Amino acid sequence: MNSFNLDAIDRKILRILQDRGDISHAAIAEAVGASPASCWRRIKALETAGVLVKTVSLVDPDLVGRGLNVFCQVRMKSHDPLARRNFERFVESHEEVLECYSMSGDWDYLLRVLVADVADYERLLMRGILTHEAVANSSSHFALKSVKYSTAVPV
Amino acid sequence: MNSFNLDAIDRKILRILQDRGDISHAAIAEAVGASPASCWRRIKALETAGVLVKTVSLVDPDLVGRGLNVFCQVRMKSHDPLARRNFERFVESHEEVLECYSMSGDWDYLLRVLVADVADYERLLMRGILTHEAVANSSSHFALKSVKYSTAVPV
DNA sequence: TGTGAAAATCCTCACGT
DNA sequence: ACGTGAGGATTTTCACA
Repeated sequence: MNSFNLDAIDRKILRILQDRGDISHAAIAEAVGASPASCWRRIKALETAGVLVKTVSLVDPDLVGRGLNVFCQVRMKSHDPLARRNFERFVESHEEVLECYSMSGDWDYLLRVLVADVADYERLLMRGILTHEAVANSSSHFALKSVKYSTAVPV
Repeated sequence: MNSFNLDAIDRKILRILQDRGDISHAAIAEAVGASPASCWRRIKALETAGVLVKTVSLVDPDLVGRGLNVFCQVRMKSHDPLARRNFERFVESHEEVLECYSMSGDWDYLLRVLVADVADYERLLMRGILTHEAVANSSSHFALKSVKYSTAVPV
């Protein structure tokens, strides 16, 4: 059990912060019914514990011409740890790959890739993923629409 | 073409803001080589245009006991728009479902669900997704590890 | 943990270029 | 459209109760 011990107020704070990262401690204090100083101390503790990782601004992909979500299932040639690390570094270095999970089941990895259009994706697939030495094959699935996208972990 | 027209400085600003949403305009100004006022005007324009959606704090799922990512492919009974909307409302109202995409191919929807453990997921699946009137069947895939998770849209 | 206050920072805008 | 400058509000931060 290496999870931070949250009480009710911590949870409230996290819920608020996950919805709006830019908000004054005073406003949080009022919302959770505590003093600003108390909130400040709690937030600082949550930060140093690593519960609060960072605060980021969210950009609308469509409005910057990155409207296409593609999910790519990848199967590796071997399960050799070196090859895996190699592939994971590849993933890490490509900003189009927003998410990557090591999976159970038929496929080794699942990637969420965000690109401008199909041609854009084709480029990444042919010149990146499929040509990677550790990759055996892959299967791509295109999102027609993003129904929901949330960054808020339930607490 | 309904995408915002970004110049080089806008892109720099977005890159910075997507990495750190809490940062002063002055610091941004210095980083991009412009005046704070100019940055402020640009950011405001990006906000009103909807490019900058919101700023949020990110929480480490593991540290709050929500360490299990599950991907759930869902097939609908019919493609009746009403049933779809109904299901999408269901998705929207469940905070464990962080992402949901309408998909091309064999499955109608792909969901990313964040839960505490398998038992937790079983509950959602049996008492939520599978029992939903619009859902025909589903297939679940478990993430063994989160290799990469980024919220930054490439700009 | 809460109150209070001090100091620093930051946002915001008017003006001139 | 950009930069300078400055007012004023807001916020962080901490000492003390």
